[in-house]
Amino acid sequence: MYTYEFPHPAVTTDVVIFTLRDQQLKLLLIRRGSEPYQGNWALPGGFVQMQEDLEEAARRELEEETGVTGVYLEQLYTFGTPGRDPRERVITVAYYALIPSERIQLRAATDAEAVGWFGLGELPKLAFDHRDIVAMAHQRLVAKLDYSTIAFQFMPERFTLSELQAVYEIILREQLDKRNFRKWVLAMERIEETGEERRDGAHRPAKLYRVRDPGKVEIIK
Amino acid sequence: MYTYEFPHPAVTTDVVIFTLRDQQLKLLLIRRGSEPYQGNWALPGGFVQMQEDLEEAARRELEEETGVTGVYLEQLYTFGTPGRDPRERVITVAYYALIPSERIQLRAATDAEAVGWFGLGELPKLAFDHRDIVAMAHQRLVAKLDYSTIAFQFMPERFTLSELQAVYEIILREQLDKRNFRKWVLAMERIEETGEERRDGAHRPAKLYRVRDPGKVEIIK
DNA sequence: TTGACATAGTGTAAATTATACACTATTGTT
DNA sequence: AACAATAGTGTATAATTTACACTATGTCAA
Repeated sequence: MYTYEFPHPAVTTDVVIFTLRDQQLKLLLIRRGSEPYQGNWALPGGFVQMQEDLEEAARRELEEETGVTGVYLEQLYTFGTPGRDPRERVITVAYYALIPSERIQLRAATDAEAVGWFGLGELPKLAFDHRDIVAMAHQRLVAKLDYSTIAFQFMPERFTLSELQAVYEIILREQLDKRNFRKWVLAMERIEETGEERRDGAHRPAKLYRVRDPGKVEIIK
Repeated sequence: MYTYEFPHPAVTTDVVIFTLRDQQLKLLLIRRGSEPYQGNWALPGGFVQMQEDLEEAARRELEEETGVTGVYLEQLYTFGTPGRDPRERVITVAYYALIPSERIQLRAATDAEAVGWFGLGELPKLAFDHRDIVAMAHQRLVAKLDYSTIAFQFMPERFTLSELQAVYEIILREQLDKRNFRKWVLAMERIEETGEERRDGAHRPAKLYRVRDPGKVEIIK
């Protein structure tokens, strides 16, 4: 038991985990095995340990649920309205993570809870205020596409320009002009040719590119 | 005494309070009256009460220290590295506030602690990791100047375009072209003429403007 | 009353950036 | 050899941003 002179809230981190799969932006949810909201889907997350940093806690939760490490993770917002958890006052520092499509499903979920990827348009009822957290994360992601290199975090080590364009198109939900997109993305000088090409089908092979400074997300212009 | 099955961190809100004074961007600090960091300057802030929302806590602290209410307040970031407070694990949800120059010093500080306004270039040693918090708030403010109407939050009810330009120049630390600035700021259609003018000195009087939707900060373009 | 001074207010041309738009290149398959 | 499929490329126009200097209108003092 731990005692304090003044009441203390519980602090958790929740992580909105985005990936691109089946030409859709998807996020990872887990089904809750216990009350409250038992049986509901929720964002992976949990209590911050006393000796760990907030981002560290988010990364730990992320790894426990997906086995994925070393991905892009950014603090989103802190949610702390009283009553958002019926048990006790819980303040949640929300993060969002971007996972390259290749790297999902490296490990089955540890906790034997059900885990699933859901398209943003087909989300189930979510526990707590997780719908709000998801909405904010999605909004942030879309906004950052415009003025940062965040989209590169979805890309595998080597990729074609068409694949990169598809990432933007899926997230922005709009078609982009191929020539203008290429001009724009190359002008920022954050990706470079590998010298290799990929041939896959009865058509001209595509040049492969790599991100100059993977891991780093920069503000552009 | 309050007891929990698992250890809980303490949660505080700290507020970076910006204003413009003497042609400088200044922020409000209080001198700590007790350990740790006794005698050091620090951001105003304090523990979140169990029944209040996070922003509510920040507003309460803000009012207790400055008497100012109803100003623009935005969540900045949550700082929670273990050891940032030597007493116990403290997680701080940092906010920043913008106060129109007119409205400062409405009330003396309640707590008999010393209170002072400091220019960003002349900050004293700060307690805890408050220097980092200030740096991030400043960076955010400068960035938001470009793509939001946040600067209007510094303006009094009626102001001249020259005064508005001065606000941008002070925060950005660069001179702006008068004609281009006016074109730009009027084109966003968020301020309007009041029809009045202000005469102050041996020169042509200036038209007075007001913000169309005060309180609201919008993303522009 | 008039001239000096101080700040307010205004427009245009050039450069840069963003947009619209369609055909050629290269490969595998039949 | 023709076809199908995706990769790759340039130019003209529009929109936006930047650079830049003079006129307007008031107060004050001689």
